[in-house]
Amino acid sequence: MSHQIKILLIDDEEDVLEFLQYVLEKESFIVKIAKNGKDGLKKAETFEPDLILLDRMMPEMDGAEACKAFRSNPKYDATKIVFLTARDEESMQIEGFELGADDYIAKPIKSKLLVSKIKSIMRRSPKMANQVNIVSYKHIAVDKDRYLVLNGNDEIVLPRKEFELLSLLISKPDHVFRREDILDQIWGKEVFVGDRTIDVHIRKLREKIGDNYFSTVKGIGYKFVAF
Amino acid sequence: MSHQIKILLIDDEEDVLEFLQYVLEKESFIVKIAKNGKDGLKKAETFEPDLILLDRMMPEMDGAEACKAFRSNPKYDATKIVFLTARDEESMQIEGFELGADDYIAKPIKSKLLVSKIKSIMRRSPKMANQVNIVSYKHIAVDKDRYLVLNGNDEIVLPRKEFELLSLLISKPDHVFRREDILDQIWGKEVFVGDRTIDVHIRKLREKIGDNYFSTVKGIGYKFVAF
DNA sequence: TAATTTATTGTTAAATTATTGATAAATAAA
DNA sequence: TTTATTTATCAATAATTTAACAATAAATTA
Repeated sequence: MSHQIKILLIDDEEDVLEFLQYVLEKESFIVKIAKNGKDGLKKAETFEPDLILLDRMMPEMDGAEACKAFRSNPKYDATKIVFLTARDEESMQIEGFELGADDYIAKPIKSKLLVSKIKSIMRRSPKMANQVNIVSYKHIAVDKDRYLVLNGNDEIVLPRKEFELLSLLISKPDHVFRREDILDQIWGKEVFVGDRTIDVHIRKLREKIGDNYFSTVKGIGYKFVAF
Repeated sequence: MSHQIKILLIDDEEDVLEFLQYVLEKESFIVKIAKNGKDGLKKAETFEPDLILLDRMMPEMDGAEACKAFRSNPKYDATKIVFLTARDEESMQIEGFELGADDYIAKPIKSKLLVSKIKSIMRRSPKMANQVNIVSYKHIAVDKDRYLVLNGNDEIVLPRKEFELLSLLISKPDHVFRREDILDQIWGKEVFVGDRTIDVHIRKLREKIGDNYFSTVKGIGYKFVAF
């Protein structure tokens, strides 16, 4: 690998490509662009990128398909794949991490953040590539390796109980977890805590992640809302 | 040693070359210089150096590429390769050791240190190329063969437990290792030690390596921070 | 249906508990 | 012995729980 990082940029929008290329080249990354998944796959063949920035929504061959294609080729085992996603892409059924992506960057993209995020991603050890332990729904991702929650482009650190509670709820979006089940799973069957304990933790999550991700089902429990 | 040690110096900066050549020749090494990787490869052909001092950042063919080229040629199996690296080279993704380097020297280079380091490297047994047993991240390298930790140009000797703990944590930068996993991996599943044991070792590492490389994730464990 | 009661959850701050940091002393190993 | 490792203690800090009361929704009653 040359010391300069090679980035393959795959997006169908001319102006996005142009903007990103400009930003990245100014940081002295080596950049190559492609206008769709198919094109990207072909160009990667000879370019051998260290990092692939991949738009989710594209004609011809979209981001998910392209990602799957890359990930099924051992040649790209050491290549990081980062999705560019719009916050509200409805159709994002299968999440990026499950397709083998290493991270994502939410649009609209701020150049400074993009650069710092790319650097941080490239710093991550190449050994554990594709061995991610992430539960995610839409732009909320719970990274159990790094004990971090990603909300869009923000990294949030949560105390243990809150982290576990979020992990549990997000593992089945829209599923209502009964209070007793939550207690069993997170506190354990032998531990007895007061009535308001769960509520307080939910409150903190609402505070830190966002109010409307967590909905109360009165008399039953809570769920993580699948928008 | 029976013959004089031959050193090939590869760096693109005129003044660095000049300075290093002066310093090394005064120590009666035989020195040849090259201004980039390609040039170095050609000159090595006839010069047959015992040691190659290789700058990471160069135009034409950079240090990493040059190192790979040397290492893929059995002719240089017995040749030591030492990187010259700036401390803050962001993009140093694959560490030198993984490319088959034997050591590195951090810039700015002090002549006295350079000389003593070269001598010490040349004293080392001519081990098989690419048989390194080093875990490294940035300028921290854990050399399991020599039981040494390199922090920039400092060689730090650690007692066994501290050494193993550091090895473990640095093997996956940013991954949070849970206390129980650390105990399992370093102390073994059957060994039971008190609650404060890990902490004390972490404290020593913070003392010896640096405070901010190790971060605590309360309730979970510790991680080596990927800057 | 509207008013009232009741059950459940939300909110907050304070109290409690758990976890870690720091240090020194004790034990084990070299 | 010296050095490494573990334990013990206590301080510092952060996480968690509780307690008190407000707000709200559901159920009941008028």
